[in-house]
Amino acid sequence: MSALAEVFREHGYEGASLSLLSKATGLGKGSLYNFFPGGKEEMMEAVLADIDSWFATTIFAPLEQAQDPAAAVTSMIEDVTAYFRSGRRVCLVGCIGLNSSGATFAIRIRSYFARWISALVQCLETAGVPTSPAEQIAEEVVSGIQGAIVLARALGDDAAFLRIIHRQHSTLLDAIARMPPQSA
Amino acid sequence: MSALAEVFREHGYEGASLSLLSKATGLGKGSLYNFFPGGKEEMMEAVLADIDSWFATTIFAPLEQAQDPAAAVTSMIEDVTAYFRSGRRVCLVGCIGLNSSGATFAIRIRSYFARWISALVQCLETAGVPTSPAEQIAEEVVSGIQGAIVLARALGDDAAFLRIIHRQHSTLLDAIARMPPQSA
DNA sequence: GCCATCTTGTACCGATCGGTACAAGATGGT
DNA sequence: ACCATCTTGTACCGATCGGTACAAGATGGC
Repeated sequence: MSALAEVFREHGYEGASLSLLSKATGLGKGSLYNFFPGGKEEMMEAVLADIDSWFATTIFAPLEQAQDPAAAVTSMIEDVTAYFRSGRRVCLVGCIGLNSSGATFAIRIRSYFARWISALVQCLETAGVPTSPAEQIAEEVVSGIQGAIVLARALGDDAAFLRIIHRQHSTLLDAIARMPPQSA
Repeated sequence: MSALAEVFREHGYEGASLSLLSKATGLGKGSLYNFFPGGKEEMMEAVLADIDSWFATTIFAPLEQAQDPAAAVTSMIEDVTAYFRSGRRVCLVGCIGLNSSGATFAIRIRSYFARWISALVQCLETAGVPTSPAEQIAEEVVSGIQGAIVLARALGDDAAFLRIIHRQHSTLLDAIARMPPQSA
């Protein structure tokens, strides 16, 4: 399963040929089509669903139910840094959304980013940050992470990813720290 | 020429088939291979060179030779917003760098971003911003633009692109305004 | 008008694409 | 042990891939 994801990540949807997918999974085409009768499209859909659920439990839910907002955003930053391997690993959802092959998965892509932003907003609001700046900051951070991936990949420079992500982290902590502690 | 670029932008390198390229340009395969004997790779190389030169004259050079840094960054923001069509249009250089097909063009991709950042640093330094924060800000802004494209595309929301870019603009102007005006 | 050069369309190449058919091999309930 | 079901590999399908060959058609210097 994660082998499929890695092929799509590295080669994109069009570039991920069945032979690559077959080789990466160690399964023959027969097996692949047994599990995914819908072919490549269904494989991608399954991979996206897998990613979605991983983010939902690891990233989104903790943010949404955070008791300690500062700790929640710190742990998000850590998880994201580990997940994207400091920018060496690409965000499949963001990637697919860029070219026309992603039109098929538009709803899923949109909801992935929408929920990420809304989870972050919710976390900031828990910390007492008013809605309007919270929305701005959340949007900026999620966008900033995607930008960091693009730039780090292009420059082949992991350190750049870490620097940018660190700055997003500071932005979040500053916003939280500025607010009077709320007793939920 | 720009027709080729648009196909690569929209479908990626792998997804841009010769039939698509042929249809987009109105030229037959024979003509295409007459101009680009190296095939698809040479076409992409030419497109990247074209983009590179456009950015060099329109974006990079004005930043590097800016007399009025504030005006220079403002005009950069305007040009970039127009060029990327408020996030509807994708950054081909950033895109290609994400998946493995971009390995062939790694040097060109790297130098595109490196020069963009260095041009921005130079502009900020002209305004009297010390090197260290200038590098941080430049990196953040270039990365932020890429992130804005990814997010706006994913959400199908031009307004998000404009909001994020506006914030990057403010960051640049703030950094410049904080410094005592320098007489070059 | 003539000829060399440049440009174009069409036909074609082997390879690979995504996808199907199907028979042989595992698997597990009884 | 038996049989139905699930799983797998292989062979194969038409379509399209990137790329080539080449002859007919434009073009322009002279």
